Amino acid sequence: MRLSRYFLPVLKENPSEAQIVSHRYMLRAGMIKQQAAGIYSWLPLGFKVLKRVEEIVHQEQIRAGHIPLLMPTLQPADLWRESGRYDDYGQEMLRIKDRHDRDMLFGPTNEEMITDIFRSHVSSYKNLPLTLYHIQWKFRDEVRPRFGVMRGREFLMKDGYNFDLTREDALHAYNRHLVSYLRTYERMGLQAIPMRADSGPIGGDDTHEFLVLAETGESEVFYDAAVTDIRMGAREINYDDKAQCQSVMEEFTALYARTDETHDAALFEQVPAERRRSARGIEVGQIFYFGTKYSESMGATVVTPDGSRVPVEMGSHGIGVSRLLGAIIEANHDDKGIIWPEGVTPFHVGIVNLKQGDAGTDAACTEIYQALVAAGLDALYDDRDERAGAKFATMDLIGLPWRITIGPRGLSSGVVELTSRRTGVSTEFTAAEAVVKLLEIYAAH
RNA sequence: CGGGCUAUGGCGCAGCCUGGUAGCGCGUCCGUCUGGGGGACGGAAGGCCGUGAGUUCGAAUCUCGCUGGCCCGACCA
Repeated sequence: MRLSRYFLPVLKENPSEAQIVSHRYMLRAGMIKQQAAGIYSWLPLGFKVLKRVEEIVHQEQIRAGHIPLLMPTLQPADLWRESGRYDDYGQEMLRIKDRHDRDMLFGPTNEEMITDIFRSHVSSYKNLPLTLYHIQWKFRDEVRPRFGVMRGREFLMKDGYNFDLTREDALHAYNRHLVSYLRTYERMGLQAIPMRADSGPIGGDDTHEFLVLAETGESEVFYDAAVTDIRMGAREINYDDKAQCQSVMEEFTALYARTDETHDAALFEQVPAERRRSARGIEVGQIFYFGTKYSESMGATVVTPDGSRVPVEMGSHGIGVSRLLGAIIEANHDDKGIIWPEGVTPFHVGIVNLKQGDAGTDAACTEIYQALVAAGLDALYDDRDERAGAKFATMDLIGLPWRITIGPRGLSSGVVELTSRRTGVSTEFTAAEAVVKLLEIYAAH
């Protein structure tokens, strides 16, 4: 993409409405525009990152054996009356009437609807286990939306639901989700720590929240510092292997890590004093095992091998997709702007033409731009008639992890510069070498 | 939902207290010079001062209502 033909409305100054760094940078980098309290348009750059994050979530869910579908944003109230939550959910649920005066709602979550789909089409244990998920916009009418996409009213969320015959199988589904979520966050350059949590309005027996440590986090968290040393890394996972999933789950949840809702001061005291930490965290996902809470109230049953009929075992699992963009920025920025991890960056590399209008540099830039595109890399070529400083400032702000800088000085000796946004380190390469180098970097992502 | 603050050109702000017909920086557009970290000079466009009512000869400015937005708290993926 040539920047002169793109739509990137960057702001030089901080909008007064934005208080935290991710919100400020998303507005300044032209990623989002607020349309109402807690409701945003996703401008091209923001939309690109949102799609990359969404794609990683899809890939890791499918890898874990979970099946995508898509349910509507608007739901009939009757389903929620069946589960009893129409009255329980409170004013956070946006209630709407259609032209026939029927009660509708903009879904804050989908347990009822997925249970309805399940009971309509599944009646035998032979169809189990089954895990269905979708990535869809949700609406929760928060009293006080704030912090940009971190706490909007409308938000994009991946929510998944597992259906199993036995408690043991359902707990395996729980573990599968825990493992797949850890992989998902790591691919986005985030460390999200599973913490024992409170089940809230979903209800259930077992639940973990995934928290990214950040000063601007809304939750207070307490943990053993040793949990921050554990990584999924490149280990191979067989999602059908119950013992392996169980052991990964245990590895990541054995040490003390809790939010203030479930914090137990006495237990925390048992963590060696030098490893005790309290901090703030951003919640980017939560998994629940809740057994037969919905299947009983809504009549989702299956026939067992011995011919009896039992309510199905369930769990639900969510990742805050749009919120993740805020969390990624909170965890990856400096005073000049965003620093995208390679896995989610809107463009793989930015090209800065230092002397726009100079025949030699223009030609060199066009050539390397075309070479990058031909190599399958997504490049943003800043071909505006701006001075070098303005171009650097824009590139730093929008946070592309790699920048190729091309000017007459380097070209006179046949080189361009490749610069890391994160380290600031520049290395000189020939144009062809720079393309190869970038292909190597992105081969891992 | 309680408490506080705020609304002036695309963005950030001044003007309001002490009413007299709106200004600054950035951005945008045109031109010239410039060309390795938001450059210089010259020119230009862009605002019924959130909205409704009231006070007044006259309201961005004073009064009241309404609606946005922000902060603290309670709530929350």
